[in-house]
Amino acid sequence: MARARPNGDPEVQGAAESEKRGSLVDDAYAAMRSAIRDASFAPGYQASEQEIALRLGMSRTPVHEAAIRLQEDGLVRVLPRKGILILALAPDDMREIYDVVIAMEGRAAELVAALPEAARLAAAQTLDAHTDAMAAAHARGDLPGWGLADAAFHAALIAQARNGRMSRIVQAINDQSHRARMLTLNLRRTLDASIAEHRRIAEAIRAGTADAALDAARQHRIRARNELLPLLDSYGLKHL
Amino acid sequence: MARARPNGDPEVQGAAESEKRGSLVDDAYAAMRSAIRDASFAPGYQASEQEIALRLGMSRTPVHEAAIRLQEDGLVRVLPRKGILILALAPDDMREIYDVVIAMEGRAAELVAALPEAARLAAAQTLDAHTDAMAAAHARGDLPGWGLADAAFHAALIAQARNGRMSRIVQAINDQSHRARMLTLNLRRTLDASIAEHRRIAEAIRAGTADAALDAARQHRIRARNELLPLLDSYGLKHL
DNA sequence: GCGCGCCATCTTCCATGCAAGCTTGAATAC
DNA sequence: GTATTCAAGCTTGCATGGAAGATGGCGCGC
Repeated sequence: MARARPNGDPEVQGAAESEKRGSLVDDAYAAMRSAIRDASFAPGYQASEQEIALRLGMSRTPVHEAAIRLQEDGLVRVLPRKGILILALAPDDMREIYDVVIAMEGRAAELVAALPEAARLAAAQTLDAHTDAMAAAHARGDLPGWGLADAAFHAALIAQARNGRMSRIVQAINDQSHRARMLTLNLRRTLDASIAEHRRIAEAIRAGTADAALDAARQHRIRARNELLPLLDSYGLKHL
Repeated sequence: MARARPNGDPEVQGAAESEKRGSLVDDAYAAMRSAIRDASFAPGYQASEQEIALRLGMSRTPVHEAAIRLQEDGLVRVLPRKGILILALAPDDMREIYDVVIAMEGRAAELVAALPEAARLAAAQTLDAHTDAMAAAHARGDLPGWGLADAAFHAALIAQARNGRMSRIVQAINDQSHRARMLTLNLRRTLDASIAEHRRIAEAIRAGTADAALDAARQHRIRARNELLPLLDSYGLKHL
């Protein structure tokens, strides 16, 4: 295998061939991250750096450094002298995650609603477009499409707040809960309520009423949390 | 230098000898982190990994891995083939940081106020104790002591919310803004207002009125932000 | 059969070597 | 004197080897 060229060796299959132009560490990070996101690396799985390195056609060093970053992101845990453990999410983790999201999106909505009128209107329009996409997906029974549009709405809300730190935090949190969201998408019953709440958030932003936007965004996530957490418990889902 | 023993070689001085029991990477991380916090590594300073490794009596590898973690924390930037750059904070960064803190502490206060009565009362008592310490420090003109007690109050507020992710996020944010806080401590004029607002937060928690606690915590940080940001601008502090 | 201890093996941790890229400064052409 | 080129020295990226620690199985004592 010696001397793996950056772009060579297409025979290495497995998890997520990423053809980024960056360093090998970035490649390893992206590959492992997406492998975890789509559950190619199942939670609870304990991988060895050697094995992953082999699979990605590089040496142990970049894999090790990528693992450090993933650990900082809360996706894995590197156990000294034991290997890389893919973290599972317990219901209590979902509670933590929701609280962070409630706080961040609430503030984000408030900030966006306090923008100058032109920016506000543009933001509201973008948000409404995503909500339209959700409604359309719902109408044709396209659950994955609904989930995608929903994610786009929330991503846009955060992005409009123009706060890099908030974006990074929410992104990390979303990475952690991605698998759980995919799983629970099928359990959700109140798609209509979500759409209505999205409209309310966009409307408050359009009107420039910051406190209404804050409240609407908060209540939206709080309701989702109150709907989801009991479901997880009742299904006895101990790890996601 | 060869074969640096973990605990040997006291002649390496400089930044923060940490006698943690962990790995060399942890040592390097802790040492660099505290060196950045107390400005032994000034912002804008560009260090080479080799040099830091020499100073800490270890090889480049653990320093490099610690640098990755610090970069993930937003404290440094590792420039490919150029070295480690200690990040400076612009006023805009302080705006971002305040928004995150406003969001997180608001939610934390709300959560603590929603705790069962016994836990609520204990939390309020802890918070009040810290506020007492602030008042005492203020009375004897002890500005650093005031800052310490203030930090303890806010740390306790977050800790009582029992959300590990929130704690980590706030901790990272505090690391970033630590230097700026030390600097601006002398500029602050409204110490009394802070103390009164702290009382109000604790009181809302004691009473179990979650929305009042949320609002009190938010307004406290919002006021501090509105007081500080113009100061930074007027002093022309471009980087902290 | 059952429990205990030891060893083989597998794992990461860290040091180091080599190569590649960026920067700087000197030397040369004009 | 000025501009341009190129080389030398610096830096990190990545691979690899040796060492130490953890784990599981195997054999031995009972």
